[in-house]
Amino acid sequence: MAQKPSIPKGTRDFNPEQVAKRNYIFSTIKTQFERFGFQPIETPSFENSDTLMGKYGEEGDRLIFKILNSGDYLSKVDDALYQEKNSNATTAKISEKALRYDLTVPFARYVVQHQNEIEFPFKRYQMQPVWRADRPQKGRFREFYQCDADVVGSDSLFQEVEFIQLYDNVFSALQLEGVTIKINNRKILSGIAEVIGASDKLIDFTVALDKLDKIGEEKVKEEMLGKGISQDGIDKLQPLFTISGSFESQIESLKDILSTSEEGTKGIKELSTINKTITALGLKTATLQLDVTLARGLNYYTGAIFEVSAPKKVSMGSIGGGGRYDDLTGVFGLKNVSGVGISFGLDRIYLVLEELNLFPSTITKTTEVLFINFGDNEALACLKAVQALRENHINAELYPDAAKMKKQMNYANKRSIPFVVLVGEEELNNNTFTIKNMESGEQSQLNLEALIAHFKA
RNA sequence: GUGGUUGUAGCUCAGUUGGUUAGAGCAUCGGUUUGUGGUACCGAGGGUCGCGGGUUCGAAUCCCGUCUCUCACCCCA
Repeated sequence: MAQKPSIPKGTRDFNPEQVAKRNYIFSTIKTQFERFGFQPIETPSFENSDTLMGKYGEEGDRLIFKILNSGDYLSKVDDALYQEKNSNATTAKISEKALRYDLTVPFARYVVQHQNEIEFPFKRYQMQPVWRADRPQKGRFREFYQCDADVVGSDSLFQEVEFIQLYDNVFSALQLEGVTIKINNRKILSGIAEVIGASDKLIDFTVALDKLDKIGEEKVKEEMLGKGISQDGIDKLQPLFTISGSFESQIESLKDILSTSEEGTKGIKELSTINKTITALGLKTATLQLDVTLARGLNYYTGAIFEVSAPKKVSMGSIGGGGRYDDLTGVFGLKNVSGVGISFGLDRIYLVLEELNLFPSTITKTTEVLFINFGDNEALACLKAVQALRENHINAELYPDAAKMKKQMNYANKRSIPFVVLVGEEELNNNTFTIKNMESGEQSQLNLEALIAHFKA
């Protein structure tokens, strides 16, 4: 037997039904993006390694798919390096391109490169696949789609407000009710780290804090201790673990905790402004929730941090995330351009909609009518009708071979084509078409005009 | 990258303490039925039992290695 075909782990094939469902999500998101004034761009699937490496932290670098150089790449590696067997050092020599890891960094690169043609504030959206050399697991793939909307060139908090509304609109349009938009602010996290004397361990601190709802208070404290945060500092965190209540009351508690931190206080102000505005405007189906434990690993966020959780009844990680980054384009040489953006995890939204049975039944557009092929003469008459139907925007096709009727009927059946038309010798002579409803089995004879009218109705 | 789990037909899976020619359902193809499908009946094709080595008179079954699948950790959409 020939070798068994397979695809790399963490990748998927999509059948026609799945593509239809994915397109439904895509177009819903796209419609809302454009309604909010975002314009689409696309960037290459791979970038120069320099553009990507070092932007996502050490862990991120490991998860970037590197593309091997063409040609005799090993000849450029000197013997000393080769003997050393240092993968990181060698990678830089044998790979200078890499698959994009997300859409935000390529976007930053795009903004810097095209800064003179761009009208700021620049609102762009982008829906393309990204790749991560991760070990796949549930809801986690090595190739998946992100749908990003970002604004660069505006510090206004109204942008954050708009993104919350955008999330609300998209999920409402998808009939996915009860999502929680969690919001936090990097300045608050910095403030807390400052207050407990762990400013230099901000990343370790936030990564540990982020796990609170997953591993619990004790384990978080353990991890913080392990990372070198003092017991004294952890004790000061105690109010944080029990913080609860409404958005407003959480803000009040935070004010106390962070009173000595200028930065923290600034973060609180930002959050409060956003919340007041959202409260004044109202949300359709989503809930905005302050979550001080929300950290997210990306180290370029500087202000707001967003994460969207699916309704509690489904077990799924976040289905979207985002935040503000004051200096993303800085690494590419363009200073003082603030950006804020959000991302939708298409593949996870798909899984959630599937689990909750929320896909409309009408999204799979199949052929409406199949013409049975009885032979060349009959087929020609059929093709004329097929042509006429297509001109009337009706999806129609002729079975290509004069195969056995059973086979042709079976084909229509398997493809859930609702109608077949039979044209044999008799119909050919009378200039009529026998149309059969595949569900009810009903048949009737029509002329061409009546046939077209039947489908246009 | 770390740890656990899995692997038998295209798919989902049986397969007895190791014992003739490795089975079933679904799917595919053909027939019952040359102008009527979705339900019925009959038949056919399809396997290096993941791969390599070992134990044994004999291995799908036991042992070792390796790959693969999958779940979790790290991290993340």
